[in-house]
Amino acid sequence: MTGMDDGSQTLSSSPTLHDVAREAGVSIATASRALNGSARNVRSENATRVRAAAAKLGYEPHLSAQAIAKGSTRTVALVVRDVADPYFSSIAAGVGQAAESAQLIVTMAVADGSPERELEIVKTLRGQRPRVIIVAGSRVEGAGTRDALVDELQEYRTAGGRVVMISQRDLPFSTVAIDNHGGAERLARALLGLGYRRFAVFHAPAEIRTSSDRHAGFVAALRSAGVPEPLAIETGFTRAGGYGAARRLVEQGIEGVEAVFAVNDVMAIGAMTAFRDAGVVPGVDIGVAGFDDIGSAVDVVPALTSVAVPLQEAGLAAMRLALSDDTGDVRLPADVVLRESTPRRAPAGKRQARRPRPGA
Amino acid sequence: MTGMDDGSQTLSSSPTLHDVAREAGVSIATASRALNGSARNVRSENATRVRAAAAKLGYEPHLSAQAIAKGSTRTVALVVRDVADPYFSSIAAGVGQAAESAQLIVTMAVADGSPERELEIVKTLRGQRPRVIIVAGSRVEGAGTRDALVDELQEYRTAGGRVVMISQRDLPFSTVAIDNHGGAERLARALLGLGYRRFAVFHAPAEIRTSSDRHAGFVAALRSAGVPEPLAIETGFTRAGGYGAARRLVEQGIEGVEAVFAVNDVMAIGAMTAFRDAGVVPGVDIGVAGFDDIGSAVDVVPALTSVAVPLQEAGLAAMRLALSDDTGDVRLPADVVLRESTPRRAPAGKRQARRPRPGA
DNA sequence: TTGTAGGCGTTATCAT
DNA sequence: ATGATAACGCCTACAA
Repeated sequence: MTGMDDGSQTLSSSPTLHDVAREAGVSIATASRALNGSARNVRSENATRVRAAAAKLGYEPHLSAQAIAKGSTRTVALVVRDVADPYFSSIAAGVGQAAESAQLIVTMAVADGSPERELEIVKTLRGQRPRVIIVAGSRVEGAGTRDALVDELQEYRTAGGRVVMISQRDLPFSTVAIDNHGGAERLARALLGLGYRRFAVFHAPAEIRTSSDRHAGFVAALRSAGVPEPLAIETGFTRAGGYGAARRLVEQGIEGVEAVFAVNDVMAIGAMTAFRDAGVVPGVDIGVAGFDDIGSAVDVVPALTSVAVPLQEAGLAAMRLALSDDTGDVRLPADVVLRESTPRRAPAGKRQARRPRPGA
Repeated sequence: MTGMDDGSQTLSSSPTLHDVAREAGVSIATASRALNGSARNVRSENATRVRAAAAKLGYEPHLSAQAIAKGSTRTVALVVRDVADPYFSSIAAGVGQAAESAQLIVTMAVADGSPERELEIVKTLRGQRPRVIIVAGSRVEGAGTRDALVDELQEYRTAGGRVVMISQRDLPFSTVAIDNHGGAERLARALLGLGYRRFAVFHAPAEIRTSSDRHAGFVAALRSAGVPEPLAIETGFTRAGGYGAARRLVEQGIEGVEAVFAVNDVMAIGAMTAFRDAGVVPGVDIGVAGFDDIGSAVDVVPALTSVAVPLQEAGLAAMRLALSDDTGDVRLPADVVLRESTPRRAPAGKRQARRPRPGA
């Protein structure tokens, strides 16, 4: 199929439309029309010859050339904080799926937690002239780079691009908002309903809006219920962060706390392992709840109480928003899912009797 | 910063080098040199003015235009089967990291298990004229699309592109190979050493090389040890697949099997949950082992015995291979990690006494 | 040091 | 229906 080289091709370079046209014995314009033809205005005999020539030569149109000739690309740019995190990879999966059915190519950049890096990425991405830029999990709170980011994105938009933020409300762009505050409130109320009163919260640094929103929602619900302020422990927004926070909590004495709320599931899962390693049994000695309801929440023991966020749907919604021309926001629900990691607490009287474990 | 529009820009279009040059009062060539300068041959005063103009206008060079002018891009294309799978997202993280330090942009496509789709993706990708194409977790065994894929990739390579396969030996391209066969053999031997003799294997359809290699390695080691042929159960290469296989196994009677080997961790973890749901306690009633050693292997209870594969390193290695001009393959180790999901089996005499669980 | 002009691979306009 | 030819945005000899 690749054989029978007639020496017409430049060494080490892809065949061009020119080559195809020559091979088919037609003009370059006809070749273009036959391959990509906006209309049916090519004699079918010629069309066939052109297609045959293209196949023989292994021709693929140069997307960059098309982009500059047509003045637009078929690209969507996605920036995430960390691909390896299930939160973002689920979003990415959604975006990818929507992009596929819209015949769009997705280019993906990893911001890795640095706002400077994020800004630089958006600049580079702008050079791609994508149809859409989707920013997921930005950490722009307070940072001086925030305004620069907004500027950059705004210029991109005035140049005709669409920008959609995921889970980053209050920036002047279309956003797919996740009900972080409300979800955390409902979680708090659910835990109160199960009999928990004294909490610790494992949260990330305040610049991460997702974290601070969830934290705030949780605390708000607690306050309006009149229970004691929860103990707040700041740590990384990762599994390791959750593990470390749990360790610290155990070291500084865990007596006062009945349950911990980690602002996302990977943290909660790391925390559960840390507790277990320290001889504190999650779901028995301490309640644990997370947020996101990632897949592995049900595979962990005890199964993790969480707040379900339709992550993949968020990616799909972002693309839908970008492709449609209405500029409204989308708000995604966040529903509490109670599981074994937060069993109903026995009433105070009986609690003492059940607490001590054989080995302790 | 964006204000003070002097009306010079075309509506709904990014500023071009032309605009910058005009704004700075120099020729377009000088502007190009000042911004992207191959040499230091621009009067510093002019250089400053050009940069100022670029900043004022929010200019970003059109990457497609640069690509076509220079004849090369700064893009690496990555194709994976499923981003949401930790196996692939870890690889993607490695690729992304290496790409960042090489100042390369990564575009990512999801093949979603269909060989046809994979082929089509590679074609489209070729149109991007990326410097590198990395294919991870291809399923080309036996399929007729295999030759077409190879053809496509080969044409890309003769056009000057670099192609690297991850975990797909025996295709005529540079490969980052994971020692699937050897790792599975060592796992089998380790389990034999722990006293297990009767196994079930949960594996994916044979076209998935990763699965069949692991399966084959496991069986080979068993055979040369003279233990009974394991029960093979075919299922999906996903968590759901593992869950389903475990269910089926329980239904058809689990008595004969002492341990199951699932060809990857997500399957193993799904299987553990299914066993638990059916009242069969993993690590007590049945041993469970996986492959990959994904992060959550240690967060699950009992912690999962697995074979550690340096996934992120695989992504890095692939980029290294692509960027260097030596064409050799890289072989990554796969080391057994024994954990609580496969405890040492008590000798036959005592086994009976320990087996029955209180509740059973 | 700077500007002019030609070219990169396509598409699109305009004659033919 | 087809073929010149002028863009598209940028880079880079070559000339000044």
